[in-house]
Amino acid sequence: MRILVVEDNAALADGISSALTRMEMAVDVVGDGTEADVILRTQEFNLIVMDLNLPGYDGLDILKRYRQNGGKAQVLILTARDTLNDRVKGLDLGADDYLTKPFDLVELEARVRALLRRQSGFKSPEIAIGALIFDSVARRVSLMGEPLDLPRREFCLLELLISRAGQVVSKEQIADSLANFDQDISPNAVELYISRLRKRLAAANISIKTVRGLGYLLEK
Amino acid sequence: MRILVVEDNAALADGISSALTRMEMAVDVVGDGTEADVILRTQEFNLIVMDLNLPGYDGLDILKRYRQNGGKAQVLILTARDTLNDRVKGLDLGADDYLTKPFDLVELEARVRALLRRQSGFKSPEIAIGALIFDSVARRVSLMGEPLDLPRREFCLLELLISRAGQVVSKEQIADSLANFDQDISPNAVELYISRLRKRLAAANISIKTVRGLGYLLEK
DNA sequence: TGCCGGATGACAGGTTCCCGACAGCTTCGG
DNA sequence: CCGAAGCTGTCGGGAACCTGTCATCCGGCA
Repeated sequence: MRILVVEDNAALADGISSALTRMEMAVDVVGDGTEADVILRTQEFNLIVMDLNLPGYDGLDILKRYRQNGGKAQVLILTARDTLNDRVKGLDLGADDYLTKPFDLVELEARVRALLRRQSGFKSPEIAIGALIFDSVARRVSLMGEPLDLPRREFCLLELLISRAGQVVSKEQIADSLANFDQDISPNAVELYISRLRKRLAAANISIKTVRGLGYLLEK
Repeated sequence: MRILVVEDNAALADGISSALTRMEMAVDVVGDGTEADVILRTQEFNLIVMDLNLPGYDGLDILKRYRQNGGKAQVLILTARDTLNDRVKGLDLGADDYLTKPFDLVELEARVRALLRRQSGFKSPEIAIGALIFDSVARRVSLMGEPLDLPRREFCLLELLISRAGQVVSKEQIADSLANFDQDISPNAVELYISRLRKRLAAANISIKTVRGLGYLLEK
């Protein structure tokens, strides 16, 4: 799950970032509106956490443009307690939830979880594929009844493959969805995650198929 | 995926065409409005990339007529940065996105991808020919219920034949549509792809007919 | 029958993928 | 603050597979 945090207050951005990282998300942070605007045109995220009070830029503008361009990510707005008006406008312009500052990080986590659940269209939080059970809410995996501890990268990869089960997911898509922008992921690395994940899933007879030249595929 | 590019500037048309071809699309290019008008009446596309500034013809007129006739493809319009008015009119008349010149080809690719994804959400992308089911979005083919893994070249060839099912496709057209700009494809190579594809499809009793001297034909 | 376009087997690169080995990094317990 | 354990990603050899040329064969047509 990729999340973009748009927040100019470095300390707050840091706190949010680490809270979300703890939830096994791939988090990118930008501190000003112009940058956010550019990034939102070129990259995809599952969720955007945006402060409306950006210096020299209106968060609502960014949101509006994002939606006009067809952006489909969930958007969670952060706003000061007294700017109620902003909240209303934000929801009009396509935000999905808001949080008034100051807020507790635990509260943020809960909202994020809720939004992601809503987005993913997972009817029940648990998805079973063969002997594999993937719980998108608790972010737990179990295999043949045994809990399975996955390293972050493998967990994210599995999540991506499951959310697109039955479809081919390209190596590039995988790399994009696992990366934050300070670190690129080589195609070779993707192959490696696949290899490691396969090894773990082999016991339950679940296989990730290679589609040469296109990517990988987890059968439904 | 079939794409029509309407662009009079040959250099630009070429660049766009090869960028899209690299994305494994079947691309047709026309350089003037009259021709575009005719083609849009007679053939179907998944996406149309159209420059509004066509010599002696208004792209907006073409777009308007296309929508009036029930054309449902996604439309991406290209326009100079200063003609804001055109952009607005374009969106009013049924364009789905616009891009201001000059633009980066990477940007174009992203927009195209987004539009095609959006489109596929509304339509079933699956095409069935006999026991063959072809899903161009998921890039999957199945034959008598069994998934069929096709090498890239054969997949593209099949996609082309299917998109022109019932029509004769010349060897030259095939070569053009499969070629990346780095290397040309010999007629003999085309024969070979046909041969290989036939072998795979034989089991389902689907045949590619040879029309001597003209090309090949996939019956509807 | 001879010609010519097309079909196809064989084969030689070339590309893509897999995965073992290894080293840098992070985390965590003491 | 140190060391152990686990995570992450690079490297590279080898396997599997794809691609396109050559050569040969086939079959329609004059």
